[in-house]
Amino acid sequence: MIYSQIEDILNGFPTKNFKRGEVIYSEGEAPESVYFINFGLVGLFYIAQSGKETFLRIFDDKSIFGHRSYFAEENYHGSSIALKETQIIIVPKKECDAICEQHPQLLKLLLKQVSKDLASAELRISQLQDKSSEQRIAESLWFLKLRSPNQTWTRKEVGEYSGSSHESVARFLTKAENLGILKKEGRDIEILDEDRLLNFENVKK
Amino acid sequence: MIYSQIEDILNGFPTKNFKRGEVIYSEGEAPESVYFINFGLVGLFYIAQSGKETFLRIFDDKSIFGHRSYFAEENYHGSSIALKETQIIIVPKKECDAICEQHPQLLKLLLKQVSKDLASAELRISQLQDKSSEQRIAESLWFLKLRSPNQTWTRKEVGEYSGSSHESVARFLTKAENLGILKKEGRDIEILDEDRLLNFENVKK
DNA sequence: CGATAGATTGAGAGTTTTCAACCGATGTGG
DNA sequence: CCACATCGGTTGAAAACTCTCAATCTATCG
Repeated sequence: MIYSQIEDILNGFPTKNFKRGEVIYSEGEAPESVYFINFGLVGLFYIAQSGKETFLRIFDDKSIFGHRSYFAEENYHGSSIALKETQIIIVPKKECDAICEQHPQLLKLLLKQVSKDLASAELRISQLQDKSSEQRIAESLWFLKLRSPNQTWTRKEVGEYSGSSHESVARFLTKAENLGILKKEGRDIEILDEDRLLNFENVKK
Repeated sequence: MIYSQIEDILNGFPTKNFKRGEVIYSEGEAPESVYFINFGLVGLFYIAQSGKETFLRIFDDKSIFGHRSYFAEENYHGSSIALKETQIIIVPKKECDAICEQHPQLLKLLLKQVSKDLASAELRISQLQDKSSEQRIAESLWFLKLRSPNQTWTRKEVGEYSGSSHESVARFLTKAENLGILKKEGRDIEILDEDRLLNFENVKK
């Protein structure tokens, strides 16, 4: 089974639109549905007790989200928020059960997706201890730009993805621009030298 | 489907024993099998470029492991190492495919497991930024002791699980013992006051 | 009993955050 | 259309946290 088939299955389901900043579901809620993105961009965030936010995952066009909580049978562990104009198909639990029943291959596809996400998350745990803040910021910039090249990511979002403060991101951008690695364009950035960006630690000097 | 049924399915498969410290599989290898623990304890570790190790996951009696890479169709992203005398059933890929085919409920069980692990990993990402090293050590001690009460966890292992140095763990243990929160018993520890351990930040003074 | 791995403790170093002030752009309501 | 509020960005300086390094000690095992 491939992802485009999911679109066919869900064809005709009602859609809902969200503007940037609108919350699709909130941490702690019980999952009542699974979501499919027709177009747009959604971020999954966790807000810790101290108020510190972590940017956990990105979902873009033709992605499923909300399925982790659904299959784990847990409440949402984070909140999903539209990062730009986004159209979503909301698939209620009951329909979702039925679709999974009819398409056993779908379970395998989702298991593959979640398994990959687990590896990514665990590698991030390691990098938080292993890599410098600047290296993590460099890699996060590259990753976020790759995932959504036309998105103007804020310093705050990059910080929450990389595990650093938005001030550290600003400082890094200034430094990297002076080195000719990237170019600030208003609030957006353009990466000029991907190799030097990703090998920033060796370039620093 | 419940976990004990898996044992029945695998009944009769050949077993293999590992001593503490023995490697079951190594990072980077292609998954050729999935593993089931008859008895024992296994840790999944990732060693970063710098040599820093991260303790990612624990598997104990009657657990499946190695399945993440198998379903993600990726090479192992970490190495699994026996933490004490452990007996494992090695289920080759082919058999595993067949079993999944015959027991579609197994896929759902594994999807549930991996989904829960993903939430745990993502919460750990958040805590690395949100909580102090001492709080993380306290929670890791509690978690590891809960998962395997009779295991004598080394400071190094606790450090690699909590994301701190083994020296920080040793300092924490001394401090917590002086406060009567736990008791060092040779290399092992006994938790005396779980509540104060888990609310260490408020107790500190 | 000696060798080795694990544990402890102190001191110093370095990284990154926090706090604060300020700037600039954007957007809204009067 | 302007004034003002707000959000995002930048930069500096100080503070805090945790690690690293090093020396020493202790337990465990062959």
